Amino acid sequence: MKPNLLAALKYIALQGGTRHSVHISSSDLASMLEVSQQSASRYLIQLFEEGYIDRKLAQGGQIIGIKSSGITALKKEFSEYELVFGDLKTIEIEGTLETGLGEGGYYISKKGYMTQFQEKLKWKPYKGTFNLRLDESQIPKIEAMKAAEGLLIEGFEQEGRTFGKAWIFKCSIQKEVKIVENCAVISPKRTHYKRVLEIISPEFLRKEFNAKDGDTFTITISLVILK
Amino acid sequence: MKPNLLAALKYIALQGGTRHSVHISSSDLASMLEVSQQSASRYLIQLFEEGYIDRKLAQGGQIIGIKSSGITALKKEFSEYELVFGDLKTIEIEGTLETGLGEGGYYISKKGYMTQFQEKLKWKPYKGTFNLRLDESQIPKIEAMKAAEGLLIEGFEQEGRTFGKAWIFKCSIQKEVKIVENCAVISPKRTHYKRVLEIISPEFLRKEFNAKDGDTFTITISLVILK
DNA sequence: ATTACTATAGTGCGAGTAA
DNA sequence: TTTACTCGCACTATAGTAA
Repeated sequence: MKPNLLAALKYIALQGGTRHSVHISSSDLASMLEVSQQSASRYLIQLFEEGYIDRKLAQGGQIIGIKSSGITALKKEFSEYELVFGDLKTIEIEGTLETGLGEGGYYISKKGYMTQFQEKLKWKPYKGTFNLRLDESQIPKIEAMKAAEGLLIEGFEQEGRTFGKAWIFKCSIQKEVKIVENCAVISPKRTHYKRVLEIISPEFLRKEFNAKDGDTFTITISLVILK
Repeated sequence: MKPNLLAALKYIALQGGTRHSVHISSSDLASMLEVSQQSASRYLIQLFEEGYIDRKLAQGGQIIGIKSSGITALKKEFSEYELVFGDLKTIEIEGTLETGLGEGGYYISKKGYMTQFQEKLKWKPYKGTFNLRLDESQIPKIEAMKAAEGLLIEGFEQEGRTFGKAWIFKCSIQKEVKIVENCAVISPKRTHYKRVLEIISPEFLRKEFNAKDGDTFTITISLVILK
C-alpha cells in the first residue's frame, strides 16, 4: 500500500472509521492532506478499489467504513511506530538455530560472568549458548530491545584481557508447541548490531527441543525488569 | 512532510536511527520501500535538505542520524496512531467556552440523572453545564474518548419523554495556571459526534475561573475508570 | 560496492467542468 | 453543495552510467 493512500486511510481512522462508519467529503480529506479535492476523491476511489474501505455516496459527502484489510494495514503501521516509540513490555523475535563458533560458550563460562548470571537470574546457565540467526527484518525488534534496559552484567579483566559489559533480558523460547521458560538473551553492550542472538538457559536447549541447525524458534523477550 | 518521505524516515527509525547513527545504503532503503535505488537516494537527499536527517557518505553506504525535527515528525505520526489503536490513559482536549442553550442544564438537573451523578461521582453537580466548543482538529481525540469506557449513566422515562443513556468521564479543567479537578464530561450515548463538550462540576466553573465566552480551556480526560 | 547525475518515461496532480 | 470525469502539464520514477 502506497504511503499517501495510507495517509488517507489514517485520516478516516482518526475520524473513528475503525469503529464505525464516518461521513467524510473529498474536500475534507483534501484539506487535511493538503492536496486538491480531485486527488482526495481519487484516493478514496483507490482505497475502495483495493478493498480497504466500504463507501457509499451520501448527501454532502460519503459514508465510509474501514474494512478489515484496511485495519490490518493501519495496525501494521502502528506496530512499527510502537517499536520506535511505544513502551512495549515484550517482543517476539524469530530466528533459526545455528552452530556457533563456541565463542559464546567460552565467554559465558568465564567465572566473572557466571557468578553474575547466577546471582541475577537465580539459575546456573548450561555451559554453551543457543544461537539463533536473525533475518534483516528482525532488526527493528533488536533495536527496540537494545533501547530497553536489561539486567546489567559488569565487565571485568582477566589474564590481561578485557571482558566487556552486557545486558541480559529474560525470555522464553518456543518451537511449535513446546516452550521453555527461564531463558535469557545476552546482548553485548558495545557491538552495534548482530545477526545472531545468543541465548542461555539452565537446560541444554538443543537436547530439550531435539533441535537441529536450521530449525525455527520464536523467543519472547521481556523488556521489563522483574526483580 | 510528504508521506513517502515519512515512510523513508520511518525505515531509518526502525534501524535505530532515533537512538544512534545507522549505516544504510540507498539500495537497502529502496528494497524496503519497493522503489528504485535512484528514488531511495533522492529521498535521502531530500530528507537531508529539509533538515530531518544528518548524513555522511561512508564505505558501502551512508551514516545517517535522525535530527530532532525528524523525531518530532515521527512522534506526531505515532501519536495519531495511538489515538486509534493505543491504550491511552488520558486525553487532553482544547476548547473555547460558549454559552449553551440551557439544555444541558435542563437535562442534568433531572432527578433521574442527578441521583446517578451523585452516586457515581460522589459529588453533587452544579446545576448548569460548562460548554466547550471544539475545533475540527479535536475530533480524533473525541473519537478516542468515545471508544473508551466511561461510567455508564442509565436512561429513564419521565412525563412520556425518554432521557437517553450517557457515558461520563472524569476530567480536570484548566485555564492558564488554574486547574479544577473533579469535573466530568458527559457524552450522550447516541449522538454521533458533536462539536460541543458538556462538563459538569461541583463548582460553578464560570465564576471559579472568572471566565467569559471565547476563553480557551484545556481539559484532561481520564479514560480509566477509578472506582 | 557505493552515490547520484542526466535523460527519458510514466504517473499523478489539479483546473475545468458535468451531473 | 457534492463526486469524479477529461486532459494538459509537472513532477516523480527509473534506466543508463560516471565517479
